[in-house]
Amino acid sequence: MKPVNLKRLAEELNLSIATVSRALQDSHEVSAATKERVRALAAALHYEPNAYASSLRRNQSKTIGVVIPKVTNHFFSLAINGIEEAARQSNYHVLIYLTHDDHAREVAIIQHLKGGRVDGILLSVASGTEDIAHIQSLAPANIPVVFFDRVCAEIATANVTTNDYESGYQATEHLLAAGCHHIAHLLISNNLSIGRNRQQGYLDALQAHGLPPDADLVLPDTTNRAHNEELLRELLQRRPDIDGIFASVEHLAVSAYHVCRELGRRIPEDVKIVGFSNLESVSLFDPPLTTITQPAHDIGREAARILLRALEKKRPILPSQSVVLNSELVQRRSSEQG
Amino acid sequence: MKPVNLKRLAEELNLSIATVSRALQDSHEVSAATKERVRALAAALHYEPNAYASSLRRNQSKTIGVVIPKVTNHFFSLAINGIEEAARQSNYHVLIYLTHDDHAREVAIIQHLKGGRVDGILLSVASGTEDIAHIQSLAPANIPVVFFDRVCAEIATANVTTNDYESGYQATEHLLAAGCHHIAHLLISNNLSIGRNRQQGYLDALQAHGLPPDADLVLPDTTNRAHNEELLRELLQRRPDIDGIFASVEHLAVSAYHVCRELGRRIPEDVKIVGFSNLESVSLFDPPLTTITQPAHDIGREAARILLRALEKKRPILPSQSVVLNSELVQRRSSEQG
DNA sequence: TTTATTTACGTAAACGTTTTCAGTAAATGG
DNA sequence: CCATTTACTGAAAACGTTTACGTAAATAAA
Repeated sequence: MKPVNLKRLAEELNLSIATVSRALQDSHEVSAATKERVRALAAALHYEPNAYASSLRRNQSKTIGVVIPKVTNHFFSLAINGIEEAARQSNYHVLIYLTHDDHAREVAIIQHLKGGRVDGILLSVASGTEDIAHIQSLAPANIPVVFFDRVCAEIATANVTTNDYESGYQATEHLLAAGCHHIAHLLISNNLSIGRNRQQGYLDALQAHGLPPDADLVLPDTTNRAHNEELLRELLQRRPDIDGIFASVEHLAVSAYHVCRELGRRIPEDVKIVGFSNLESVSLFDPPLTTITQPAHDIGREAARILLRALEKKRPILPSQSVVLNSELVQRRSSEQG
Repeated sequence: MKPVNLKRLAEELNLSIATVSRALQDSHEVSAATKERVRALAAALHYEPNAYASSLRRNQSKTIGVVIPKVTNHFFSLAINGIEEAARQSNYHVLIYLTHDDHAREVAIIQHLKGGRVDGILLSVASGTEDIAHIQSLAPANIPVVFFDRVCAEIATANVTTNDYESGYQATEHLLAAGCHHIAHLLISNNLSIGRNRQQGYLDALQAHGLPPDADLVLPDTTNRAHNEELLRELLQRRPDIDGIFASVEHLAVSAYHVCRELGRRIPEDVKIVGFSNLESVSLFDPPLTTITQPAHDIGREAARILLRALEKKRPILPSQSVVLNSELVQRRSSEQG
C-alpha cells in the first residue's frame, strides 16, 4: 500500500506538493476550488501530516515536556490534568518524564530534551537537586522553562506556585489555636523551595505566638517510608509533649496517622494533625484530616498556559514572574479542639 | 551562536557529516582514533542529536503514546509509573493523552497519532467508546497497540488485564460469607470489558450461592458524582434490605461511604462494603475499606514491555495474547462480620 | 494601449539526520 | 608483482514537510 503523504496527494490531483501543502494550511495563495479538491482527497485517504517532517522543517515540535518527581503524588496527577487541558486547547502534545526525585535522572532528562524534542518545559524540580547547571543550560538552547510548585529561585523565569509560606504559617497557627503547644513539622525537604517556605511559615507562626523554635521537632522526609515512620515513632516516644503535627506533604500525614495509631496516641485528643493533601478521600479518614489543599489543577493549567503563550512568540523569552495561587485550609476533625 | 549539529561538528573536525554520524553511532566503519575525536568534540559542545531529523529519516520516533481516560484515577497514575519505567529502560519516550472517557476525544487522539508521532500505543479505552473503527484503523497504519485494563476484545492484539471476573466473584463471595444477603453492585460501566467481567463475577457468585440476580441492585456509573450519589441514596432508601455494596471502581466506593454516612447506615454493621481501589490510604478510612487492589504498576510496566518488545522487530505485529495479573482482596474492617 | 498589480500555481531549497554507494589507500594473498 | 580484500572516508540521496522565489495569466490602473 502506497503511503499517503503530500507527494501522493499531489500526484493524484495533478498538483505540485507545494500547492497541496498550502491548500491544507488554508493559504490564501490557493484558489477555493483547488482547496476543496485537496481537502476532499486528503479526507478520503485519511491523510495525516507527518509530525516529524513538519517539526524538522518548522523547527518546532508542538510538544511540551513535563518533568516531575512522580505521578503517584496526587498533586502531580491533578497538575497533569490541568497541563493536558491547556496543551490540548493549543494543539500541543505532552511528554511526561519522571525524575523520582533523583538529581542524576533530572540532569539526563533535561540534557536530552535539549535535542529539540520539546519546545518548552514545565518543571517541578527533584528534591535531590542542588546543582542547577543543567537547568541553566536551557536558556542558551532557547528552550523556555516554567517552574511549578517546586521552583528554582536562581533561575529568572516564570514560576507558578501556591502560597507555601502563608500555608505553613496558617497551618501552624491553626494548631496553636486548637490548643497545641509542641508542634512537630514533618518537612517535605529543606532542599526544596516549597519545603523552605513552609518551614519558614511554621517557624514564624511559632515565634509570633511566643514559642521558641525547636530543631528537634522538625523531621525532614527521608524518601523511605519505613524509615520516616521509624524516626517519627522515635520522636513521639522521646517527646511525649508533642501535641500537634504539621505534615508538609501528604504521605507524611498518612505516616503520622499510622504511627499515632500504633503508639495509641488519639487524634485529635492527644495529637492534632494538619497536612498538605489533595486527596479527596481524606474526609473519610478516621478522623477526617484537616488539610491544606492546593489548587493543583489550576497550578498545572496556569503554568502550561504561561509557557504556551510564550511559545506563540517567535523568540520565547519568559519574563521573571511569579503567579501564586492560594491553597485552602480545610478544617476537619483531626485538628478539632479537645 | 552557531547551532551545534552534525554539520558543525564535521566542519570543525574536517570530516564529512557521514563520518561524524557514524562515529557517534559507534559504527565499525570508523577508526577508533576518529571516533575519539568526534566524541570529544561532541561532548565539549554538548551536541544533542535532533530527534525529529532522526525520527524522520529512520521512520521511527522512539516514542509511545499512552491514551487513558484520566490520570486522577490512582490506578492510571500507578500504571504510568510502570510504563515510564519500562520506556526509560528502552530509551523510549512517553506521550500522554487523556480521553476523559469521551469517545470523540479518543477518536481524535488516535487519528492524530497515525501521523507517525508515536511508534506504538498503550490504550485503555474510554467508557464512552462503542464504535471501534478508529482503533481498527491503526493496524493498516502499522501502529501496534496494546490494551491494558480496559481492553477491546474485538481487536486481535495483546492485552494486559487483571482477573476482573474472579475479583468480582471473590468480592461478592466475600460479602456473602460476611453475612450479606442483598448486595448492590456499583458498576463502573457495562460498556467496558472490566465492567462486564466484574458484573459477571458478581452475578455468578450470587447464583452459586442460590441468590437470584436483581437488576434493581445494579447501579452503573453516571460519570457525575452528585448524580451517582443521588441514585445511590435513592436506592438505599428504597431498598432498606441492602446490606452489602460491591463498588467496582474507587470513586463509587467513596461515594458509598458518603451516602451511608448521610443516611446513618453504619459500616460494616448495617452495610458492608468492598471496593476496587489502589489508594494506599484506604487503611485510614473510617472504617478501613476492604479492597480489591490491582497490580497497577505491574500492569503498566508489562503492557509497555510487550509493546516495546514488538517495536524492536522491524515489522511490529503483536500476536493476540492476554496477560492476566491477579488482583488481591485485602480484607479490612468495612466488610467485617457484625 | 501599456504598465502595475494580483492571483494561482510550480520549482527547488532547506531542516538534520541516516544510509547507500563509491572511492581511495593500505593490507593481504597467491 | 598483480589481484583482491579490508579499512576508512566522502558524496549524495532520502525521509516529508514548509517556504522563498519565480512565473504565467488575469485583472486593474494609467
